[in-house]
Amino acid sequence: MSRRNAPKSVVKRLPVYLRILDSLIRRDVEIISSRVLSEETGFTAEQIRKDLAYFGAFGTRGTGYNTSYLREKLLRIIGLDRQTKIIVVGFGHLGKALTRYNVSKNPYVDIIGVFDINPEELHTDIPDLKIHSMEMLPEVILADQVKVAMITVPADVAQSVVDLLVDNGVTAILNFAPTKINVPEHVYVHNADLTIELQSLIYYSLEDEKQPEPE
Amino acid sequence: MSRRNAPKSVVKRLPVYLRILDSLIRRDVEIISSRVLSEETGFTAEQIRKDLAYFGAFGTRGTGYNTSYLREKLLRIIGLDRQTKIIVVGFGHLGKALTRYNVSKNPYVDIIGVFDINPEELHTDIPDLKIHSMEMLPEVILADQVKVAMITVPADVAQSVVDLLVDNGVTAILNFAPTKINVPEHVYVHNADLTIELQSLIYYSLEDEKQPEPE
DNA sequence: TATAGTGTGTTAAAATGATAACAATATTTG
DNA sequence: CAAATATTGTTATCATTTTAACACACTATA
Repeated sequence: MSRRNAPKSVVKRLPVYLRILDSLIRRDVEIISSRVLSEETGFTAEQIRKDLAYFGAFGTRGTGYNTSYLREKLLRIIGLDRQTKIIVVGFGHLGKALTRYNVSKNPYVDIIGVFDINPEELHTDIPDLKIHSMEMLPEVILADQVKVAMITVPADVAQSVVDLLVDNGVTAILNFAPTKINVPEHVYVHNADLTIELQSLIYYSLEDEKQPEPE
Repeated sequence: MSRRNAPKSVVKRLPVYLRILDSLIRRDVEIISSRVLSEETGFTAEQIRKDLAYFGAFGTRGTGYNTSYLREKLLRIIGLDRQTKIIVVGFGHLGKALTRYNVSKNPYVDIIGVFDINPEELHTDIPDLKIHSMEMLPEVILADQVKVAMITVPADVAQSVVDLLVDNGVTAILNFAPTKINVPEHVYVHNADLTIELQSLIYYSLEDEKQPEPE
């Protein structure tokens, strides 16, 4: 089960498959075909089969996929077979919303702490959540061997926060700050810049051709 | 200046260029080369030139791009030359965070209203923001000819909300609900499922090869 | 006003990703 | 138990996207 050579586009679809499987298992569905999976996910059946083929052969020809078995395999492939420890840096409104959302809806991750420059001014109703000052960052990361971080800090401090994270062993960052950040080769950054998503969406809201310019 | 044939991947980079140009103009930089733009954005210079070429020729050979001129062109291409009217459906923590963020940081859009099933229980410190009940949706959309919506509602009601939006003329939807939604051909949906982003990130946090299974 | 230098725009090649076709294998049915 | 049906896994084809190459245009300078 090699993980190395799967395209990014494939990896981004795996959690979608996982979610559908979770839902099917809750409904006591035991066998599922790629065609039905296709209807549930919106991806084509061919694409689903090819995506899974990057990691192995998990189905039975003529029958389909066992939902529980495929789920187990996907969990292992994605790396969710053990709960992943995560930190959130920046506990403004977005950081708070993301934290709350994942604590309640994402059983595969464990947000072990959040960080902010002035933790004493903040409070939260999220149970068991610790709000740390930035000075505590290295200590907490090292203690729990945290590899994954979400950052929702202002653009002008994003790079310094990222440097701090990387220095202490973080290898994957979900960046909500509206700025490009530089990291070493071995660190993976995914930019989730919501302003940019919204702006590129506006492009598609304008139907058909623009008028040629008056010049 | 045709807009029809530009790939999605290109369209998603345009707002990044725009942001960098805004920043350059604030610093009184008047001319910029694709190479310097490359350093600022993280995309290659070749890619930037090719991206722009989908829409026209905006630079001067031997010199570079005039920042203000290119900004104007990009605004027009993306459709940000007039402020875009937007609504947000679902005013939970995520909806609130997104609304606040765009009101304060995204001058190109105008969030004209937010909707929630129980608006009377909600309150906000965002100035000039109206919280409507869901019943008001058609009226508000039609009155302001709204084409763009963000939805942050629970998964189980997402499809019905989307149907309502589409029926009233919305043509572009930024979907934060963790579910697939079906829309007619002419409507564009961008899924911004933050759980999925996070889970696919975890894949990359595990360095190198997984152990082969004991089997 | 020719020449060297710089940097765009366009065309060509390579890489990546998606779609389609089909052979292999299981299940069901008469 | 043979034939028909269903569905995977794999290989081949096609489309898209990125990278590279280079001709063309402008600027500065002597």
